[in-house]
Amino acid sequence: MTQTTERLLCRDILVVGWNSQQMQSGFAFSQFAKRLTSLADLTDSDLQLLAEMPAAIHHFAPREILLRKGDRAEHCCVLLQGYLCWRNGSGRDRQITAIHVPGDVPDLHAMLMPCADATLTALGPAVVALVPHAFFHRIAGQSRKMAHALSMLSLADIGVLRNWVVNLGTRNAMMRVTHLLCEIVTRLQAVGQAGNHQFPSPFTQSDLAAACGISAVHANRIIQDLRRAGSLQWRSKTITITDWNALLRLSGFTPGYLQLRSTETMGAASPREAAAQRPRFGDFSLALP
Amino acid sequence: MTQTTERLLCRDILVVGWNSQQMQSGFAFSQFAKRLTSLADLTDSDLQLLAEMPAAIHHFAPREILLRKGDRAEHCCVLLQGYLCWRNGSGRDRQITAIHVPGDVPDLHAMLMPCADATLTALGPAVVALVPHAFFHRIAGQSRKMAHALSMLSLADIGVLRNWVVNLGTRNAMMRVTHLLCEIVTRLQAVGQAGNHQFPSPFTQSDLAAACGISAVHANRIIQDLRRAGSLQWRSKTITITDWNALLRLSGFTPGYLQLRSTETMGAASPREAAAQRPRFGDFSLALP
DNA sequence: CGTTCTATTGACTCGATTCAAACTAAGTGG
DNA sequence: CCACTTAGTTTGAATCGAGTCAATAGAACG
Repeated sequence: MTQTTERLLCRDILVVGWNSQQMQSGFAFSQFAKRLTSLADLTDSDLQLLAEMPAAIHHFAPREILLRKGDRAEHCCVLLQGYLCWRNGSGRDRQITAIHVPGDVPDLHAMLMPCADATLTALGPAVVALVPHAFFHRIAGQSRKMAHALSMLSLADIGVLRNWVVNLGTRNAMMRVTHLLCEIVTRLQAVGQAGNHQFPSPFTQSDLAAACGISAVHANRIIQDLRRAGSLQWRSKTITITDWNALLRLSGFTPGYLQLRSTETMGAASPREAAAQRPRFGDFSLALP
Repeated sequence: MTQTTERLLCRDILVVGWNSQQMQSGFAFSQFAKRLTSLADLTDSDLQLLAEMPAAIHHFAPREILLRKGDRAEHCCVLLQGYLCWRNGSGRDRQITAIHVPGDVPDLHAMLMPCADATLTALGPAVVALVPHAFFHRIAGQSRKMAHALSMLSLADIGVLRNWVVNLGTRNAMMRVTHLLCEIVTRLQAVGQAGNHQFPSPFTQSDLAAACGISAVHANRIIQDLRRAGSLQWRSKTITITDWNALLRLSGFTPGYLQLRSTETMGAASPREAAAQRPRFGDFSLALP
């Protein structure tokens, strides 16, 4: 697969061009905004800061490596389309420690720890905007709320990781798989995707197994059980959850740990209402002079 | 167990009083400084900021709860002595998702996400300094390096969590237990403890099991295997690693993910040398106006 | 000195892995 | 467009690590 690169500003994507390539990116840029909004209360002027985001758009092939263990980068990967994952250890079936969906910035923490301690790879084809650390640095300085939102984006991973530990430590294979599926759907919905419980699944069953800490064979058997029970369809790189309640019941999934301001679909809902429900606290950023 | 509370400044502990109670705290306060130094390069004037730390010293009994899921606090828990752990889920053997050693601040991230998503409990008796969020806020503002160190302290947990996912996802019971022991020893050494591979172990075998995602019975069998092999002693709430190399071999432990600036014991070593080896990068803080 | 945790041991069961083979889908190049 | 290759999925059988249950022994604590 050819790797194309374009350097442009998000403003350009949004305002100027609308060819298919840029439309795609423009759509995904709004997912990044949605993702930030799902974590923190941002005003329109805060979001306006994102328009100046210098983005070098990269396309990655399935399994392509974005960041190798030990690499140090000057920019972060804003995921626009597809999935990325962190892989730890060596060997073919090394553990997947995190899966990222559009709107995420998997290596945002690299701004403080520039030396990657794992490998970031594409799960299926992925579109990524490379954004210099300096840009986030700058907009964090221009807006307290933006600084807070970016910190949340980085810290939200802690909640997810903690939950993965619970998943691997206490649940059996069926619960692990269904729980992961529920999490992915919920996170996609937070950026306005998978509204009908349907989403692209370019990953293999081995990938699923590597994320759930089970063997590929066993993952396959679980998937088939779910298919036979009518809870799930997985055809032509697309998963459709046909019985969401069954999945919730099987997995014991509760979305609280994702830190989303609204546990409902963020897509169409009003963020303002969600913000009102949650107790406010003073704008604060972790390391803020 | 009685719960005593004293309100004082670290300066007072360090400079003024030296009764047994305060000596204990003074010693442990230095561990907090060591912990920060283990993660980032700090000058003496940076560390001087810590002298003004307002600390309400609390003593907690084994299994006592410091922070319940859903609680929101105004201060962070600086662990001075003993161990704390995050527990997720319900039931007696709910998963332990993190173990903290002296010098850690398990809930530092609560400054940005004040609503706890898990339960923080004491593993054995613990001494904790409650420090207002505002204090960290302030010293982060006074020193870039301190801001960076505090951010690192918070982000270091991500590396540890990622490794726990690997531990639970890919390793068998023997590797999980030995890996956890190696991690604890290494983290204790980073604050000048366990220099001889010996450390207090007030936790039960059930706690160990809950952290490793195995049953208490199986944890017991693993410990006995290690004892019989002469790799380990566990008597009167003290663990002594009698064959460190065996544990390293069994677990495949490598300390890189702990983000310690020196993989050697930090206790007596010169932090300045370690800093020189590591490539420097501009002082930066995640969300810094 | 009894009560209550914690540690230990054995027997049985079961979920999950491993190995191996067959089958399907997806490319790739002549 | 088909033959060939490769990657991924599916299936069965044998095995094993780990869980569960239950009972006992020991330690800690009031």
